[in-house]
Amino acid sequence: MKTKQAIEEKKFKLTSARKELLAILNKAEKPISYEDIKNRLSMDKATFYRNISKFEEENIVKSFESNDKKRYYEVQISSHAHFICNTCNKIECLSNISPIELKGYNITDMIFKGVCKNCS
Amino acid sequence: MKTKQAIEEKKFKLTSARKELLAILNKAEKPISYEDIKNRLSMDKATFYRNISKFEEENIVKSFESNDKKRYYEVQISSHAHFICNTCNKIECLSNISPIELKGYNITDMIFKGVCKNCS
DNA sequence: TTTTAAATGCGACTAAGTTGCAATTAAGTC
DNA sequence: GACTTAATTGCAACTTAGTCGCATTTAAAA
Ligand SMILES: [Mn+2]
Ligand SMILES: [Mn+2]
Ligand SMILES: [Zn+2]
Ligand SMILES: [Zn+2]
Repeated sequence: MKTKQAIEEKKFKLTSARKELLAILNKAEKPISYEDIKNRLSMDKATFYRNISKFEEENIVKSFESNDKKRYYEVQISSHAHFICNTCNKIECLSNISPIELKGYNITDMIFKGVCKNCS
Repeated sequence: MKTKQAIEEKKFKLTSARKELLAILNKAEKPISYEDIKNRLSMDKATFYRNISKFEEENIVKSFESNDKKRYYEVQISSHAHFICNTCNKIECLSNISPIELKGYNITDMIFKGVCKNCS
């Protein structure tokens, strides 16, 4: 677990805000935005953003921007692609897609957009 | 050309602001943001966004959000994938990538992220 | 228990994009 | 070419996700 490793290497202090945030991130089954969880958070908005950035620096979390101008975060366990619905903005994790090979590029993320089952 | 068609179908008036914007879009070789071209534009910010949205409704233009919280626009000629560098935020058009097939999904756009040649 | 750098909450701020409204203009009709 | 009118425009005010400075608090090492 990356988290434990980062703490052991003294990359950051394990505060109650960070425990709370890590718990939420670990339970989540898809990427989440601040908006998605703000009601469940006891920490301030600034604290959320500072911590999630910290987690990202330590490679505990990955993120991307969606269609709705919001940033979505998820724990970095297995690398996988994402699908974003252009109609309802729903985000799905795609586990079974093998990474594209493209000479001269080091591709780390793939995002597919289109229309989801519900919306078509 | 979609533009001509849209005008002939009287979907919109061909104002000088729209001529200017279409000229810039047609010359561009990669997706552009408002920021990228604002110095070259004689129209107001609001006019830019209203017109580019109109073009998108009429399927003359396509857009996506990048890493930098900005929306990027390009004329919709041939459908192709894009690469976004996570380090320098540069956007490249990828012409030679065949669209992914995924059952249950209607995928219209593909975005790859990673590190570009310059940055790696 | 004491120390101290790291982390927090709060309020003010930034920046991309949106909106209401009064003034302007494209384009159809004569 | 002048007349008419709905579409378009510029401007200023607004919205909203995210950032920042600073005084206060806290994790964790000594
Ligand atoms: Mn995922
Ligand atoms: Mn392109
Ligand atoms: Zn959908
Ligand atoms: Zn780069």
